Amino acid sequence: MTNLLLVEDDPDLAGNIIDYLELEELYCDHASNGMAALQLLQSGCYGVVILDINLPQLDGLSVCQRLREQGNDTPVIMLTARDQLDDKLTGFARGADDYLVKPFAMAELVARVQVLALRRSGQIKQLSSGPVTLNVTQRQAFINEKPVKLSPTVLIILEQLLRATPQPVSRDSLEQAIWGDERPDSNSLKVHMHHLRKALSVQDSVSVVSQPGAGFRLLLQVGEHG
Amino acid sequence: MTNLLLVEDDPDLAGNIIDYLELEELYCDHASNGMAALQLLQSGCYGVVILDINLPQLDGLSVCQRLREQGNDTPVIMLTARDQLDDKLTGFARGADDYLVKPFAMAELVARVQVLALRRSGQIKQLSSGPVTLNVTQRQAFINEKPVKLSPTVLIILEQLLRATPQPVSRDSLEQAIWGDERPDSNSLKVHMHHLRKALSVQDSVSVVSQPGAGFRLLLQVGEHG
DNA sequence: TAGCGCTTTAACCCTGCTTTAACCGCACCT
DNA sequence: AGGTGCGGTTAAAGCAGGGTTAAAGCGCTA
Repeated sequence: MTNLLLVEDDPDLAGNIIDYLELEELYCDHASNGMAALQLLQSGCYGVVILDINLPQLDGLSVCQRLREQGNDTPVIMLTARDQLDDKLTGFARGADDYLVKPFAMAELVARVQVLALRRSGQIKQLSSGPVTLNVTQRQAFINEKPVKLSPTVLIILEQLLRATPQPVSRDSLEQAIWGDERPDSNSLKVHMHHLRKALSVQDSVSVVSQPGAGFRLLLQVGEHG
Repeated sequence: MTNLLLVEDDPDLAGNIIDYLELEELYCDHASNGMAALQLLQSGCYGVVILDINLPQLDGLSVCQRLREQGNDTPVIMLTARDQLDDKLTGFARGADDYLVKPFAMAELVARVQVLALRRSGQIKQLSSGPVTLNVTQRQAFINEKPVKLSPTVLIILEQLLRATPQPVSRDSLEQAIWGDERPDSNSLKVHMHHLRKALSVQDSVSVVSQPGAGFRLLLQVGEHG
């Protein structure tokens, strides 16, 4: 799956990075200027962006800033030869998640990319929020340490909600997670959501709320802790 | 709020870091050995862990690894004097989210801590002006820290106004933001604007004023009276 | 092949958002 | 003074979307 975007105008370095990423079975799209990068990022479907700062047309700092202004929080790792503290702070201030100074070891870039990519959809096999926990590999949910039987689809929904919490998950990404691109045309999602709510209703400190315009999110009632 | 944990056995460095974090209004708990750190982390209520590698009893790499094995995905930033590539890769392999080589600039540590802390708690995309704040991702507005229910359309208007403040926003760009190019032919915008004004009227230091020819803008009153 | 559980479909309700339309009042112009 | 345009207000109609429920389809296993 190609959910990386590399933005780098130096063809040699770009080629290098692409080759190295491929060895790690990471595949990426490539943009060689800032405007093109922003264009590609509009789709919002990249997991991580590797962003050079020196770019023609629109520099990396501006690309990152505009991205954030648009409400896009795709993780960004900035690449640059500038190693002064101020440069780094500027990068972070514009919304970067990581900052790597050239020349860098390819292995380190890959490690950092993987950290950013995995944290969202990750390697952790136990997710929890309040009294609800989910063992991702066993596909088994627990409420108050007691196992609860949930259907596969409902488990997918719960997993998405737990990963995002306390952020909401859009209807669209839920449907994407369940059916990919072959979505049913009925209100199936509503029904599954209803099943999840019913399962969660056996206790009262966690619930699913719908946020008009944003989707659904887990709500942890006060008086509890994760 | 103290949701940082600093794990560092050198008392001088620890004191330094704690002092510097306090200047940035970040407050942290402190552990001086690995076992104590793991103990504290059991509670699972830390937002970020700053973890030295060289520690008595249980080194930082092991602390991080055990944390992950327990299914705890609290962001970890590792500190160490070891700057070889292999050391870094080991750190990431054990589950670190970031890796900072000593000596480092305090400002960079703070920047990286903030990135890790904010990304998780979803505070990144907040706009605010006076007593009004808007969590963009959760589509949730607050007045004086109290949540206020606003309709999706009104939220869009508020977002535009907050982004532009103190500049005005033209009618046209508001309509663009709400409906794109398929705009209703009635005075719908006026009505939504009215709803927003009514919502803002519960307090009196922020209001929406119309700027002839320019559109609307948020107005922040200064002072209580006179 | 019968039964079971999961998923999908369809029909329905209801809340509250969005739109519509009509009205008010003010400023400006003729 | 009266007309016109613009912004603001209000109430009501229409509708979309979320939530619920029951039943039909489907695949699996016993």
